[in-house]
Amino acid sequence: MDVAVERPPPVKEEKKAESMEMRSSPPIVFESFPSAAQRDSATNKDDKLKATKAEMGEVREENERLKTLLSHIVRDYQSLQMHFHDAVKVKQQAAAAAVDNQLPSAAPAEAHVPRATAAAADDLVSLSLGSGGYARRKGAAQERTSSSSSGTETDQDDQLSLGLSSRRSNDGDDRQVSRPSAAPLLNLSSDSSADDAAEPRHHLPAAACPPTSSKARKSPSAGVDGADDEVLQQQAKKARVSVRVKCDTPTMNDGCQWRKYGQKISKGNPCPRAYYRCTVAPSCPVRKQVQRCADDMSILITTYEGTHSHPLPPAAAAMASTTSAAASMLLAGPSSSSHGHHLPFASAGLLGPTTISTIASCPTVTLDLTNPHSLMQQQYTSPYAAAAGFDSKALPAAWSNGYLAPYGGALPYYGKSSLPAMGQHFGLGMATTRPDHMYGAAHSSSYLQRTSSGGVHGGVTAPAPAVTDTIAKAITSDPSFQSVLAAAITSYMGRGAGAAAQK
DNA sequence: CGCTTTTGACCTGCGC
DNA sequence: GCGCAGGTCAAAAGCG
Repeated sequence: MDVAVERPPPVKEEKKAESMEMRSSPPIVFESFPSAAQRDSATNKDDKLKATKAEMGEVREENERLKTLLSHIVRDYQSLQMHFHDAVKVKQQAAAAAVDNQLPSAAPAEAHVPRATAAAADDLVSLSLGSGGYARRKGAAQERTSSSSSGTETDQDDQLSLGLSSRRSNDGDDRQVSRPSAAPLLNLSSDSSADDAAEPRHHLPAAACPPTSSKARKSPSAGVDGADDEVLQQQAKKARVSVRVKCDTPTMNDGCQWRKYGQKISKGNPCPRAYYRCTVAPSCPVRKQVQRCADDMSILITTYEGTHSHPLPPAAAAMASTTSAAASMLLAGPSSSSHGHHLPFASAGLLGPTTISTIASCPTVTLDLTNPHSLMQQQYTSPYAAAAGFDSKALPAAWSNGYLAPYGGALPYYGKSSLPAMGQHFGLGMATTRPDHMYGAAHSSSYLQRTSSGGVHGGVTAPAPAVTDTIAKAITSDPSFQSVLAAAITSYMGRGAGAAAQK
């Protein structure tokens, strides 16, 4: 956002350094030349005073600037909220009109979500942005009416809530569903990040920490919970999130540490499929499959399975939220989707190339990032998108190392100190456009940020018109934003897909 | 020396 | 029950 962009930290640091220099120099002078120092002591004090006053003035000015900016942001946010609400309504109506024509019957695998899920718009997962407390989900209660599952479902809801708020809540309560306006709404991967290690997650989906290895499956379940665990594990094992990106490298850097444990030639694809296991923690059940697309070798398909059972590196937190969501949808799905489930964003065209696959009763959410500009072209043309090229190595940059590196914590961190900034980003960036831009923005940021990922490239430097410029600035200036947004999108997809897969 | 990758064998699930 | 395909294991090789 502008705050981050316009403020020139380096300059300020220089100023600070200068003042420090001023303050620190006298003693040196004093020791070397006592008499001269005595003479200058008075003037030094005056200088210090002046410097301090000047500094205060600057701070005051900056404060005013920030205030103005904040008011703009608030206005923008409110505008965005209204736009978003309207847009969702419109899309819902449009989707409802298409219900009868596009029943999800025998929907082919990899069917595009907008098609498959457009039918149902009643189950809306709203994206709560900022402090407005915008109603998060419209159909949550309805979904649960048919639910016979455990409380995990509500917890899943919690996890999937996305809020970008500038407000803070001291409420340590985990239940965020009931208070969508609470600040730390962005809890996409609370199940998979820092608090994972803290306590065993019985409330979480199978996916929480399910040993998905065959060994674990084979081992006789001990205790009463054995059967349940087994079921959960099986479910978790089926939970998959697939990401399609154009990538020249053998695998995309998602922030996690992986070890290859197998490779197979799968039918219908000359390219071998590689199997990786998360090695961040020895017992981590998360695995991923990497395979090149048969049709387009430049496309890398990475399928994630399971949820990390350990604290994650910040860079991997976003990805964890995705796998977590995929896992959670398995539990949420059977009980909530007998009548079909939907991806509101997808059906509303917000997610564009989101796809759902139900191959072999294995719900797979596919995030297609190979053609991310479609929506952007519809909404607006971003020179950044063009500059970025949306090309290879453009793995969801949110997952690459470095973006989140500056942030010391795992994902829950986003719900705290970094949220205000994100809320501002959102408010400013989104308010100037239509909500539909979310997808495009997310993508543009993803592909933009790759340019600075891994320290290989520099930042985005291309000039841009006001709106896109602002958005790009906002996104590129806050690395956490885009990773969070990517995670949010995929999480929502996972949520919807889980239900849709049951159709 | 420890970790990762490779690769053939084995296991499992599913369809016929 | 059989065959196929996907997934996993584990020993050997490679690498830093």
